Amino acid sequence: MRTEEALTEKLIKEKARILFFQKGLLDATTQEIADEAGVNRALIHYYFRSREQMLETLLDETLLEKKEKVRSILVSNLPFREKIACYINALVDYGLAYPYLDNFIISETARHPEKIRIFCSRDRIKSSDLIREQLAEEIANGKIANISPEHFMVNLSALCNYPLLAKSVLQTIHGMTDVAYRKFLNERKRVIFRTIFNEEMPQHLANTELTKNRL
Amino acid sequence: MRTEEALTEKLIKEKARILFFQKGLLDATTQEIADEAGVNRALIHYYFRSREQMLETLLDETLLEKKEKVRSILVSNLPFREKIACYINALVDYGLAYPYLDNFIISETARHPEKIRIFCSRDRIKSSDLIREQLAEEIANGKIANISPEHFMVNLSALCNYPLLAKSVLQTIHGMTDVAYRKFLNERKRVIFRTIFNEEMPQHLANTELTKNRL
DNA sequence: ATACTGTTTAACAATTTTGTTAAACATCAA
DNA sequence: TTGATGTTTAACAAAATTGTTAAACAGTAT
Repeated sequence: MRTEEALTEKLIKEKARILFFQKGLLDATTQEIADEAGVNRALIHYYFRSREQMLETLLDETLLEKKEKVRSILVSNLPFREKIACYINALVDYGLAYPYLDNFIISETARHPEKIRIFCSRDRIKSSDLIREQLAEEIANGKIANISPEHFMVNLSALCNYPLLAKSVLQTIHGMTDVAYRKFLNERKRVIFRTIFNEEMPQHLANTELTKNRL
Repeated sequence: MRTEEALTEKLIKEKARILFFQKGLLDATTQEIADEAGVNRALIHYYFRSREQMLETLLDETLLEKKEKVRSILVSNLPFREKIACYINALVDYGLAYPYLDNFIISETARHPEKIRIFCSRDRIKSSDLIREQLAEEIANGKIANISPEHFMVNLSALCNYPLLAKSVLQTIHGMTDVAYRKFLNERKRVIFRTIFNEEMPQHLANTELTKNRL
């Protein structure tokens, strides 16, 4: 049945995503994935041929989704600071959903350097190029200290992504519950803006839902 | 022979470190480790009983080494900005030697949450507590925008560690050779200081070797 | 030389994990 | 009902990986 087929396939992908990118079990076995989805392990091979291919599909789809989300913000014609605020919100929010996605890619590319091209192939334009002019303008106007677009974007990614990657460690060191950690990450959105611009994030941008509507 | 014993054991640990923490092959097999060291695989069991126990030893030793390096800077009585400059230099330099150490811990703790305690057990004092007073003073004097010690330290770790973790991806996106990437990371030391303090890193602190001598 | 110690090796056993296959099952159309 | 199609399952085979063991080896002291 067509609808059922789509359902099972989707179910497997969804549960695999949770294991890989949410729980960080980057070497989850086909059995574990099948268990999580409550289906027979052979179905993974039925739908995806091999564990390898399932992973490729999964990464491709997930990355595309994230990149589109993020890219649309950078190419928008919002004023620079609003744009960056949106970017921070999107990155942190996406990271809250799939904290281990970046970690997964880092591990995969270390193991299989030849696959880096696959992950990066879709990005014909470097994200640092998308903010080059606006950043230059900001610097020229003395609104921000001199910095290259590359370092600026690395700073931004680092500040947003690292606390998500290091979740378990940070949570333990500071003795935070899951709720407290989520709160900490939401605080961070404003902290990051302040760190980058040395200035308070405008109140009307501080709420994710609102910023979404601005696009 | 006593000296030989020490040699082989050390050799295995050294090569395992390279595989795990330098090359990022976080699921390297005992065979791969043995090959890298040019010894028989059974020796790993002879010296460490199991792969598991070797890993534990390795992590314990490596982390202790790094933490001591880093801790000594934070407890020193250097002026705040010099202290942070040293900290940045140390973190980036250590990361250049073992770029995947953090990534490894992140993956391990995701897989075995019960082990987090082990990794964190030695830290009786949170690093954020070590800079609390100095940071408060800095803020009181209006030398830096208001920020909690926790967020300050997370910012610092993020800015230093993330580019090391994401090495392969960043290198590919920006088409950098290994040499270029190393240069980029050294530039970053000053970029990070500027991002944190919104002010140039003093020239005399910019060189790692010099900062080492100041302790 | 010989016996003793600790080190290293090859061969083996046990386990885990992936991938395959044939049969059972369900749904739908003729 | 029967047959065709696609889905799901259990059972099996193959490969990879860890851990064990007995024997070979090297050096040292007696």
